Amino acid sequence: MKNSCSEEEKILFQLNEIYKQMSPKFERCTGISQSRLELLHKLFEVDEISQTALQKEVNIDSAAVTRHLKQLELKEMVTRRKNPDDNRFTFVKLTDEGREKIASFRSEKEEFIRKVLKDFSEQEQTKLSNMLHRIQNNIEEIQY
Amino acid sequence: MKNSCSEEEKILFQLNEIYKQMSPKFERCTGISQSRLELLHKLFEVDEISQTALQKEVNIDSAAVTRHLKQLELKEMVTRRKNPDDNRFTFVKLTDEGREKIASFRSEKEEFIRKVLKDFSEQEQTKLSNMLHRIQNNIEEIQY
DNA sequence: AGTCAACGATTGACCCATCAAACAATTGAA
DNA sequence: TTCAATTGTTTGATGGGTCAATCGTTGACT
Repeated sequence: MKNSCSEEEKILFQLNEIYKQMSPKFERCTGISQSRLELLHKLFEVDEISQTALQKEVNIDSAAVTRHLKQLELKEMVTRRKNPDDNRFTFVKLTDEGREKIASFRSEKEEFIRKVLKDFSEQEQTKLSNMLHRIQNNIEEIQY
Repeated sequence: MKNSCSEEEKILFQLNEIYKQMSPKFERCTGISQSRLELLHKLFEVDEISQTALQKEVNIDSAAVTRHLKQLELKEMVTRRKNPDDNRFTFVKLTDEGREKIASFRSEKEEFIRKVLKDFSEQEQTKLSNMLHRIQNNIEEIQY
């Protein structure tokens, strides 16, 4: 075993810090929260989709999805309607204005991403991505 | 410019997912939240410390620090007293029971960390840590 | 001495996430 | 057919975080 895992500990700490520092800056730079933008991105790709399908894509709690969508509906970014074939489902769809607004969020986001990964070569990015992927797999294997 | 930054985007996405997946598992495995354990760790190292000093170490909002410490005080993990030389400051200190409990949290945490970084050689860990550090620096430079 | 600015801590309002419970609609089996 | 289980959505309670406003204390300046 290694020396009481100080290097390992540091990495976990860093991952945490990165999230904590990046997340609020992302919101300030792009003008929208990450979760909400993810929701909109999915909607952008698919025309119309049911809430649960959306929830599975974005991987946040269905209660949270409901609340986000209600707010987005108020802002007229999104419309919702029941599936006429099965009234349990509700379909969600971007409005035209919503679709337009996303484009601007998108460019803000891309600029933000570029800043975060400044000075990373493509090779480095691939290496990093692979390592992160391995970490994700390790986490999945952990039994709670 | 790269191809609409899909690889870069993926990395940001991964960092996010890792946090979202790791954080709740950490809590379930160790029995305590990351922030709270960080607070306790600092207290473990320093005997007695003022709240603002603690807040700066842990890098969460002072309002959150106050609320955590109040709860930890209720659970008798921690004691608080005013600095007699300057009543604005409050000093925080682990109780003896608190100190004991942390030991067990610690070993749970170390086991968790080991699982997350399973199959990472020391060399890989160093590489990863360096890259994460560069990302942190990049984030710091971003103007909100 | 009196006043004002600065500072640490606290509180309230808000956002976002979770879980668990409730609800409505559908399905399927006795 | 009826009733129980399942499914998608919603709501309420709770926990964690932020910011802004407030309070009490201190220190410095006149």
